[in-house]
Amino acid sequence: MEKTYLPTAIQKKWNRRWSEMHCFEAKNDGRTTFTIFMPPPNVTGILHMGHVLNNTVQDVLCRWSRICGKDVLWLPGTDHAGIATQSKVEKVLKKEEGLTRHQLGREAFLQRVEQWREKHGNIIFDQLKQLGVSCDWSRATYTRDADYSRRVLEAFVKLYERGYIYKGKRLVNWCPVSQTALSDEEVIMKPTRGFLWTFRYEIVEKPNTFIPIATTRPETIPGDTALAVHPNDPRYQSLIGLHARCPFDEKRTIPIIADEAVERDFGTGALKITPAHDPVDFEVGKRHNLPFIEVLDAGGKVNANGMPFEGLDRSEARKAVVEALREKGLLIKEEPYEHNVGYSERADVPIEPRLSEQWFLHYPQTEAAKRLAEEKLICFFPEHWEKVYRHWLDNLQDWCISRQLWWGHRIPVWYRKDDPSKLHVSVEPPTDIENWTQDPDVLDTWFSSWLWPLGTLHYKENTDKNLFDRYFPSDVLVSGADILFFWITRMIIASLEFVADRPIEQRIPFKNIYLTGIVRDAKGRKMSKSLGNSPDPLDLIQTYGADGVRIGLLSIAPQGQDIRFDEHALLSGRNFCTKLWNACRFRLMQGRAGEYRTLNDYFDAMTDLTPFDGYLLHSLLQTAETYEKHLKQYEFNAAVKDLQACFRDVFCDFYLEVQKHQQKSCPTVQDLFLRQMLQMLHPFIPYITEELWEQMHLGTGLIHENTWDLSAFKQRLGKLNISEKECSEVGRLVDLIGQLRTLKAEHGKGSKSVVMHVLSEKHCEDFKKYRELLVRLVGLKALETTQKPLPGLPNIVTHCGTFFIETSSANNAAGVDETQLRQQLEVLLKHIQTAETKLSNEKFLSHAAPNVIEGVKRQLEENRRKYEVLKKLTT
RNA sequence: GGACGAUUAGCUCAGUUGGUUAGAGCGUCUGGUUUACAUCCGGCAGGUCGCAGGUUCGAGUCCUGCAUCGUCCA
Repeated sequence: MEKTYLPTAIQKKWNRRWSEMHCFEAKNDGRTTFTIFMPPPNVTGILHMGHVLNNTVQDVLCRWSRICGKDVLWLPGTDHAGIATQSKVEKVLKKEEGLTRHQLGREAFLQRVEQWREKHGNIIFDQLKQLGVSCDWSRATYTRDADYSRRVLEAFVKLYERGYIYKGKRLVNWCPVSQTALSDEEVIMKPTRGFLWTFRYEIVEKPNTFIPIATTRPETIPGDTALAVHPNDPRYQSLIGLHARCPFDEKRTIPIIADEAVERDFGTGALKITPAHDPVDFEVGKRHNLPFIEVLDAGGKVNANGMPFEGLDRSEARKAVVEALREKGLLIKEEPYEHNVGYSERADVPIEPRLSEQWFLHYPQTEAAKRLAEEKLICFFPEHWEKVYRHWLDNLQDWCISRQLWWGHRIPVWYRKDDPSKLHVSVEPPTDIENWTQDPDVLDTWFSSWLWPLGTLHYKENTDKNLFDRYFPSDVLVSGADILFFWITRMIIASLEFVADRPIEQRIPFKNIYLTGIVRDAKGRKMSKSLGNSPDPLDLIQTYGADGVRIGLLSIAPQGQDIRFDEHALLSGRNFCTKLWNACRFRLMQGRAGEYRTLNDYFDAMTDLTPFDGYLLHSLLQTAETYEKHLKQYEFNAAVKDLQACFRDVFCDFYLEVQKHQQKSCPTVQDLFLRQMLQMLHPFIPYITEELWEQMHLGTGLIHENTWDLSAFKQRLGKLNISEKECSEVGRLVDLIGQLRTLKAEHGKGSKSVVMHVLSEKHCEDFKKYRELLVRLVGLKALETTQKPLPGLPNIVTHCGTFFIETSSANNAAGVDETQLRQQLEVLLKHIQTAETKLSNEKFLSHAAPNVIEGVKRQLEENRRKYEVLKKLTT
C-alpha cells in the first residue's frame, strides 16, 4: 500500500473502471427503485459551487441507495437555455464576424447555435464526472432532443385544446436589447438612483388652476390617458371628474379619475396613468376603460405617438421631456429618489413593461397541487418551504410562455395567410403549408423543462411504458430554492395534468423536495463572476481531491441553509481521507486482511472478544443507527460529523491505542469495523473508499455490490454475548482517561514523568485491572495506590475514584489548590442545593417524569459524595 | 407595505413531545513526535441562549410584543 494517499491517481482509476463496468446504469431488474432527476444545467454552462453542492447531495443519496440494494436511476441531462445560449452565440457572431442573427437568417443562425452546443455542450458533463457523480449517463437527455421536443409541442397542443393556453395582448416584461418578453424570474429588481419629478398640469375646466403630479418616468407622459387620485383624498375631491391638459398637446385633455390603487403618501398623491407602460396603470386603465397609447417601440425608442420626442431613446427622452417641461414652467420639483427597477437578467438594462401579443398559460391543477402539500403526498425539506409553495399557488398569474427568440421550441401554431384569425395548432404542420405562416416565436425554456420527469422517462398517455411505470414518481428532487416556482412547482403541475390515468400519489413527479442553500463566500456574499469570489471547482478538486471537496463541503452544509464557504473545510475533508488511508495502512501492517467476504463470515470468525471489542462494535452500531436517521432527514452534515467522530475518536484514538498497548489484537474486529465504516463513508467519499475496499479485500467486487444490512448486523452483534457491564465499564474508562488527562495537562504539563496516586476505595475495585492501560493512555510514569488522601496535591474526584497528581514543586502549587478546592466546593454546594430544592417541591415531584426525578436524585448523590471527599482534603 | 426565515461560545452551527450542570466543529491559547497518521494526538479558556413581558413546579425550547438581519413578493 502506498505510504501517502494520492487522490488524483485513484480518481482516474475508478472513473475508468466504473464507466467500463456500467455500474451506475439503472438495471431495471425488479428490485426496489430509487429515482432522482438531476436538475438539468444549461447546456453551455460550466460547473460552479452550486452544482457541486447540489450534485454531491444527489450522489450521496444515489450511492447510499445503491449500497442498500436498490435499483437506482439518476437521470442526468441539460436544457437548451433559450435566451442565455442565443445571446452568447449572438455575441460571438458579432465579435468574430460582425454579423447579427438577422443578417445571417433564422436557419443559418440556428445551425450556428447547434454547432456551439456540440462544441460546448458536454463540458459540464465532463466536469460532473470529475466530481464523481454516479448518474446514468446512458440516459442523458437534452431538452432539444427530437423525442423530447415532440413532447414539448404535444404538451402545448394538448393544453391549447383543453383551453388553458390563449393568445392575448397584455403587459409583459420586455427586454429592449434582446427584444423579447421575459418571465418575472428573468427580471432582477435592483435599487436604482433616479429622480422623482413633480410637474403641474393645468385643469381644463378651471384655467390657471393646476394639479401637481409626481413621477419617475416623465418620458411616458405622451402616453398618459388619465391622472388619478385616491377617492378619499380630501386635497383633490373637487378635481375628480374634471380634465387636465396634456402638456405637449394643447388640444388633448385627459380625465382626472379616482382609483383606490393610488397611494396617497407617494409624491403629491396624484399620479399620471400610462396604461400601456406600467402594470399598475394597466389595471387602472382596464377598470376605467382608458385608451392604451404606446409611446415606445420594441427597441425602447419613442415612437410616433411620442411627438415631439420621436426617435429618442427612452433615457434621452426622459431628459428631453424634463427640459421641455422646465422651459414651460411646469416643473415644480426635482428630487433624488432611489427605488427598485427591474433589470433584464441577461442584458442588464431596465426592462420595459410593454403591451404585446403573447401566448399565455392559465395553470391547470392548482387546487390539486395545493392538496398534495396539505396531505403530505409531497414533503419539503426544510419544511417551511411548503408555506412558500402554498403562497405562490395562492397568488398565481398566468404564465407568459412565448419568447421572441429563435433558439428554442418553435410554437406549433400556423396562421392562414389569407385569414390570420384561422389557426392550425398541431405538432404536425398543415399539409398545405404554402398557405400558412408559422408563429415566429419560441416557447419559454421552462415550458420544456417543466416536462422533465415525463420527457426523460418517455411518458405517453394511455400507453404502457415500462420505464415510466417503473421509475415514476421519483423519490426526491434536490434543487435550489431559487427555482421553486419556475421549475419545481411547474413540474408538479405538469405531472398532475398529463399523468391522468393513475391515483394521485402516482401522478406526482417526486415525493420529497430537498432544497439546498446557496453557497456563499466566507463573508456571506453570493458567489458571482463580477465579484470574482467563486472558486473554480476543478481547481478545488485538484487541490483537495474530489473526496475531500465532497465531504468537506457537506460537513459545513446545514440542512437547507446557506453555506458560508470556507476552503478550510475542504482541507479538513482531505485530511480526514488521509487519516482513513493511514488507519487502513496501519491495519495492513499488522497482517494480511481479506479472509472474509460477507457480514456473516466476519461474525462467525469472531471469538474471545475483549470488552474493548464489544465497546467498539456497539459504538459502530449506534453510529450506524443515527447515520441512517440523518440520511433519511437529509441531514448530511450531521451524518458526516457522526461518522468522523466514531472513526477518529472511538476507533483511532481509543480502540487502536488500546490495541497497541495490549499487544494483542483481533484483526477481525478491526476489519469488520473498517468494512462497515467504509460502506457508510462511501456515499460521501466514493473514490478512496472504493480503493481501500479493494486493497483490503473486505468483501466481494465493488463496495456497493455488498449490500448494507443494519438489522442483520444488529442481530449478529446481539448474539455475541458481549457483557453489557463490561461495555459500559469501558465507557466510563474513556471518561476517566479524559479527566486524568485534564488533571495532567493542568498540573503535570507534558511531562511523561508524571506520577499519580489513586485512593484505595471500595467502589473503584473494578478499575484496578486497567491501571497499566491508564498509565499508557494518560501518559504517566506510574499510577500508585494510596490508602489515605494526600492533602496538598492537586486532585480530581471521579466516579472511578479519587486521583492525586505529584507536582514538580508541591509547595507553590499548594496555595493554588486550596483556592481551587474551595471553588469546586462552592459549585458543588450550589448544585446540591438546587437539587434539594427541586426534590422538596411537591409540585415537581408530582409533575415531572419519573426518569427526570431519578436523574436529579442520582446527580445529588454523586455530588454529595464528591463534596464529602473534597471536604476532607481542605485544611 | 406583505409573506417567510433567522438571532445560542470569537466564527459556523446542533439542541428531540418544555425536565439532571446548554453541546460540536473551526479559530485562539497551550502541552506533546508514544508501533499508522504533525495532513497527527492531548488539554484549557470562552455563553445572563437578541430584548421585554406572559404561561408553568420548571423555558434556549411554548405564547405575545419589540429590535436587528436575511430572502422572496409588491
